[in-house]
Amino acid sequence: MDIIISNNADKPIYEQITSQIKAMIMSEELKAGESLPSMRSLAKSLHVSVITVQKAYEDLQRDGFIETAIGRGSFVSAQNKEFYQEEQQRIAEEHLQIAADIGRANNIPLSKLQEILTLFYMEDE
Amino acid sequence: MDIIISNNADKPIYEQITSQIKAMIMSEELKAGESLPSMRSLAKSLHVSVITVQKAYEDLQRDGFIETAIGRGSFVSAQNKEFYQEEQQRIAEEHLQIAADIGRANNIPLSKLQEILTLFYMEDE
Amino acid sequence: MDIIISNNADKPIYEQITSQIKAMIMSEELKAGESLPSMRSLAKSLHVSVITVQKAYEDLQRDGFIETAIGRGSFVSAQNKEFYQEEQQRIAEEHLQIAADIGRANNIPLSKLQEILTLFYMEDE
Amino acid sequence: MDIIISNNADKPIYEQITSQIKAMIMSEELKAGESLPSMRSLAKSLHVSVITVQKAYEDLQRDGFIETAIGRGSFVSAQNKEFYQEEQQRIAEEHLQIAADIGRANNIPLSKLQEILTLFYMEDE
DNA sequence: GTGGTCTAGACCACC
DNA sequence: GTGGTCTAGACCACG
Repeated sequence: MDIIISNNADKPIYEQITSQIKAMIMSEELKAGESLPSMRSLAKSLHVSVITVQKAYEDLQRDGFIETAIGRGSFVSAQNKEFYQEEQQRIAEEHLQIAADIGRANNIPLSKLQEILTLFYMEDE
Repeated sequence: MDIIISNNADKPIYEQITSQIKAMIMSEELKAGESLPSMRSLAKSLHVSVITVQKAYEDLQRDGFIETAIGRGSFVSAQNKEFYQEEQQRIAEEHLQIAADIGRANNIPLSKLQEILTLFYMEDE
Repeated sequence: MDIIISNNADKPIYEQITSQIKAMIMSEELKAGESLPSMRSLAKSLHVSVITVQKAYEDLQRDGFIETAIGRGSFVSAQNKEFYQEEQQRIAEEHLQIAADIGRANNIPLSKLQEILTLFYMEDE
Repeated sequence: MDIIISNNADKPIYEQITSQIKAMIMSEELKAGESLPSMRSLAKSLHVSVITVQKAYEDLQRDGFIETAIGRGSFVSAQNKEFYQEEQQRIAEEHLQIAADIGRANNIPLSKLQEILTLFYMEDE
């Protein structure tokens, strides 16, 4: 389970966990039906409290990414990918909206914004 | 002082105040040398705690937008606009970066992002 | 032994086992004196832990549905059906109580509840 | 805040809190815009951990019953009552379904179920 | 072993 | 003062 935790990030730890697991599920690095590490083992390997992992798993379950069963562990759900991707697109649009607003308010030409966006999109990460 | 406070916003109240005052200064609705309302009167008119306004004024002073003199009130500084605009551009870039990352991770084509960005940029409001 | 286990059910596995065996006994699909499958073989065929079957058998024995003899296996008891049916009626009453409470609290008319109940009762399943 | 906590109930404490607050909101004992007790004060008065109350408030917020703001407290939302009542009716139907199934399986006549249901519905309390 | 609930503390950002 | 996050424990039901 390759999850990277940063204590300095602005995001809470449990959210760092959920977003990375969501990404693994969407990229099918984790496939439907596969089991996730137990809360305790993941907490240990991330050097994090069990409760923090529990909160992450709880959120993932509520959002339909995983299913958990007492005594048996947690498993990747058969996933409804469309919902997740629509949500992601909505989030991307929000950020574009903010960037556009700032740009307009500060006389940054649209062409410059487009250029920057293209640059970031092309980056190999 | 036309400042609008939203209790449901995700931004803290003091930040809603600073960003709106910054915008007024940049648009020269508030000109260099003009005095700002006293903390107490602004707090009263916004139905907000004095401490909250104090934090907002503190931040504005730290960023060089205003100067505060004990017993005399707060005044708009002679402003170097470049700094502000560079900061704004940096913020816009951050949002474009996030949008680009999400788009790439979810197979949203660059052209679609460009299209959405243009749409938002052209919007009135 | 036709027992169906669902991992997604809200009921624990051992309870799924007990309730289905109870039903078989009450319907005389399993008759008094007949032997039940051994814990190990049932666990194997259900793809379930032996401990889970053990707990199910324990509960059945406690409730007087079966008798377990060390080294010889488990057998259906001569059953007094009244007790079971009274228990079942008590459970049914609990559910009716909850439905009535919710209905009253939310202004669902009694006639509507009656109608729904009748509908479900008439269903061929 | 008249909330009754039972440590022997089968429901977890945080759920006892949420369900009672939901009921108060739906009955307009708590009206939209009113503030709820702070997590700490409620925890103290219920002799319960702060975290337990926090979990309750978190769930209420996620279900749209209340809004919470850091530093300001928690408030009753303008409520979409229809959704809640539909949900409650769905729950009532589930219980009627179970009662009907048990009744049919144990030869309890429909008329008897109807009678019990009516009795419970008429009860004061 | 697993997850679910709860406690008693702590530190942080915000008002 | 408020809520948000996190820790290090504990006990329970389930497998």
